[in-house]
Amino acid sequence: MPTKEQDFGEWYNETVDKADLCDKRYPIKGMNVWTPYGWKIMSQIDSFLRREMEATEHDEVCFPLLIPESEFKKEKDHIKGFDEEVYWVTHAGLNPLDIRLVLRPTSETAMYPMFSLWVRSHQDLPLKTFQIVNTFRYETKQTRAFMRVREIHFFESHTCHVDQEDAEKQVAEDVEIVDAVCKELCLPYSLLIRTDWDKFPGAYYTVGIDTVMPNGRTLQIGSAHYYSTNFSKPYNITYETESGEHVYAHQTTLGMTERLLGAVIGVHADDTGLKLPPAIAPQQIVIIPIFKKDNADQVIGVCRDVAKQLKAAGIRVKVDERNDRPGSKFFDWEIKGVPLRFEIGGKDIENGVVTFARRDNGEKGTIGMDSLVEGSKMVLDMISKDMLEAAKAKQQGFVDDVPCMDAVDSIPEGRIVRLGWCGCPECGHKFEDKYDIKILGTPYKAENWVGKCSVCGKDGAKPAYAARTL
RNA sequence: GGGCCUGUGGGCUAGCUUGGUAUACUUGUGGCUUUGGGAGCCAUUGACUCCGGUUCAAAUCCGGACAGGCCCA
Repeated sequence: MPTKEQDFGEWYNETVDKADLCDKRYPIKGMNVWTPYGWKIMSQIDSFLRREMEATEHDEVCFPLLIPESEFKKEKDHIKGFDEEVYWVTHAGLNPLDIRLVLRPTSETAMYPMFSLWVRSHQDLPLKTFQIVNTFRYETKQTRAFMRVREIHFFESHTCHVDQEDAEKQVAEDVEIVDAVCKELCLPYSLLIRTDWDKFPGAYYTVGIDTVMPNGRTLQIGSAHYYSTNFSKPYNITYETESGEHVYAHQTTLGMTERLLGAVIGVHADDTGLKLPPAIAPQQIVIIPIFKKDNADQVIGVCRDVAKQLKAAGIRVKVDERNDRPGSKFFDWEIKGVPLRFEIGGKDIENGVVTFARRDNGEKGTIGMDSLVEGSKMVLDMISKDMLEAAKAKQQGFVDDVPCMDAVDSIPEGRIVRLGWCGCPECGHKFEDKYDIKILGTPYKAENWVGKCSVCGKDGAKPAYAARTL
């Protein structure tokens, strides 16, 4: 098997395969089958999204998969961005449809005709909704499990507001939501306002959420958008103000996908297999009984008892009672990324402890039987914190500064650069073309850095980040 | 959009040039045995992508379809 350092692509595929997260044998490219293990992890991630949505008073909805062509084409930038990659439903049985239907690539054009009916008064605002559904995009590039697929497990929140100020507050709230979710996944990320030529089709501006893969390429794991009235105008989403005027609503969206899982694999896993953050691991602790012929019943009994106590405390735990040797079980669960392993054998029972081994850093130790629950929770918390810190430290090492473009001939593969950018498209394109790299954007949260534009040399430039993307 | 390559048990693979009985490993199943880092032994299930052509005979040669991979715009 190729290592993480040598060949990221191969390594990633093998890791996904060995951990049994999805079955790629389904006969449509880019449409994989979620296996029970993969789906459990994804559902756990979804549960954090739902938790955050509830905390911020978004309501869950579920819109139809099919969108009539007439609605789909109402916003012209949006359609321009997507019409190369939508799936069409053109027939019903043997008869061609009068109005063709698209499989949603995202749900703006499904939801907004309804929002136009739902939003009537300023009292209806803000309208805050979300859904977790599958969307479809005909990817032409090489597909990759969880990262570039044609049927996407998709979270999208859609909101309507009275004005720009309230809508931008929503974007700020979205950023907090992203932060809470990424914390559970132990994922470092950056928030960058995308360039005008790279923003979401139809958006006023887009905040891209990126994380860094071990090969130094960035992966977008989500995006928040302020739409202004770009959609409310063509879809006629208006409300009546207190003074009786009818004005267009300002809208936002936040989108995240199964790429969150792809990012977890890419960022945390190693050459032995997956490393799951405790928050999303289907089993947080796996207990391996280690016994001899004469004490098998006793050891298994203790294991089950330990599991019972942990379960009662809300920890997801499993006793591996398979008729197999311990070493073989260790390998199995390491591939699957279980964050914490307990070994319980005759020696441990004698000493009144369980032996543990951490998946993230391999550390071993013991927890006293008398402090089993507290001890286990403490170790799981430590794993979570350490995984985030380790990932952060690693990602910071990828960034270089490019103070002046004339002094730098090329940007090596696997590096991310910070440049000064006056903000004009000419300089941006010039930079992208020279280095064959993409400007990811300028920081959403202002950085204390003002200087010269790395391209034209003008003063007052802001920092921008550029990278090659996965 | 243009080009190149590949389809053999669940997985990986030999065989294809030169047509004739399909190979190894792994996995699965049953049994014996075993358990502090991938144990061993015995038995056993399981495949030539599809359609057509050439031929006495096709996994092998030819054509097409479908599926997948790679490269270039």
